Amino acid sequence: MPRTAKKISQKREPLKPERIVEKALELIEREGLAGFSFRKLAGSLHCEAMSIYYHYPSKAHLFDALVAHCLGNFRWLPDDAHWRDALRHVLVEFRKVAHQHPAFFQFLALYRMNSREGLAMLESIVGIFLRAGFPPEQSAVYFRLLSYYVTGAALDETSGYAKGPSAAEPVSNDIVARDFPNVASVGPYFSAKSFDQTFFAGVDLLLDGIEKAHRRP
Amino acid sequence: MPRTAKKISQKREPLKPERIVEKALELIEREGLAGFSFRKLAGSLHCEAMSIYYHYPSKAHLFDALVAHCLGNFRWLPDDAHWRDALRHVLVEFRKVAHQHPAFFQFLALYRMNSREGLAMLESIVGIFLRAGFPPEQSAVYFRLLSYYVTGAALDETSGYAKGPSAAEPVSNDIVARDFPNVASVGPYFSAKSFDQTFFAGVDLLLDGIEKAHRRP
DNA sequence: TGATAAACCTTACACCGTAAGAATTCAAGA
DNA sequence: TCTTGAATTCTTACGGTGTAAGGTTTATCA
Repeated sequence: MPRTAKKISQKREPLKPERIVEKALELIEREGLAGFSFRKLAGSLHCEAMSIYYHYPSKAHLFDALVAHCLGNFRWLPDDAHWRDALRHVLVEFRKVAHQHPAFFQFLALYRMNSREGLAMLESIVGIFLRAGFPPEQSAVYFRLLSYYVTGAALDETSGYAKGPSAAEPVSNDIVARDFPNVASVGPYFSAKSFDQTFFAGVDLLLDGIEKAHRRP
Repeated sequence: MPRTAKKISQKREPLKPERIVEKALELIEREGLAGFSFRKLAGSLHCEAMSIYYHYPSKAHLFDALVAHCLGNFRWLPDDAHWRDALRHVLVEFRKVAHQHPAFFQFLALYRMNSREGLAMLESIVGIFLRAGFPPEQSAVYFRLLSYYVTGAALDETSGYAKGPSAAEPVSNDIVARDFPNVASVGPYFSAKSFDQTFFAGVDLLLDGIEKAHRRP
């Protein structure tokens, strides 16, 4: 009895890197970042876990590719756009990535942007400041400060009160209403319906301040 | 031959919850959030992993306690302080937690504040807005927008370009200097020496804007 | 056709959180 | 002091993880 042909060689579809990345992002969004594993990914690719290692030699390498994929679809305003428009546009695009991949964004937010794709993005954004005439130090300060804001915002909108790691024994709404009246009174404005209003209120506060500083340095 | 007395009953020190929490935070800061495990924690407590489960029935429960411990040391300005001072103070305190527990802050930043301790903190901060006369909707908006900023800032300062999950094959400084001139030119201002300047620049931009809106609503 | 390279799989290992239940230690009453 | 029950700690085991090492299949080209 030959020990081969356990399956009748049903012409497996090839395991292309791009397909792995797409399925990985799907899996992460379906099962959460912690629910991801090479074995489950292999399952959804109809292959074995170790086969993935031929294309990505470690989980870190695969996740680099996921980051690159997410950042790759970025759309940029032309270089001659007004710096304020360009910055606002970048903030919106970055936030959009978070909402397209809310679960994966928990990784992206902690990720050091020291891969080629990450650095390419930093390079473009810093360029907006430099072209606008901000000196390097101001460019650095304002770049970072906007990054802080958009990262925190995207993180909270995607993982915060709604979907992050929860308390083991969450406090019920009834108890919130009774013991935390302030929270209860603002609670309605914490829902997704208020996300846009809140997000852009902060963006405009920051850009207003930066613009004022830019006019009289 | 009795099978007991494998160790001569060397009077083990009791396993108090507070000691577990302290050692857990120590371990996380030493080994990183991903490097934490019940077995290692048990090692540093000189007990077995399962003994911890008597005091904390799951990893989630233990981590709730870590969150409570970190938020518990918060110092608040008195209720009659000016709202702007009170808010600024809270932002500084929260950021301080991040710098005291940089590795654990990666968890805290994603944590849904729906435990008692988390809600107690929200309650106090929202109270600052309400007492200052902000209507609930504005309180919610400005509270969230400041939260975004301070979370993003603390996260970047503790886990960002310096210490977060790195690319599998980071781009070297030489290549940054050659291929990413904008990043290279602002790079010096990305170091920890600039953290304070950047952080407070953003804080003041936001508080200035909020104060202006508060004066003419 | 046969050789070589590319792609994929099998097995195994050390680690993880934790369920189940046994063993130990401790506190209080007899 | 001895006993007993409760409080606390430990042992063992299970199914999961990433991945090292090496074998097997498939594709490519002379």
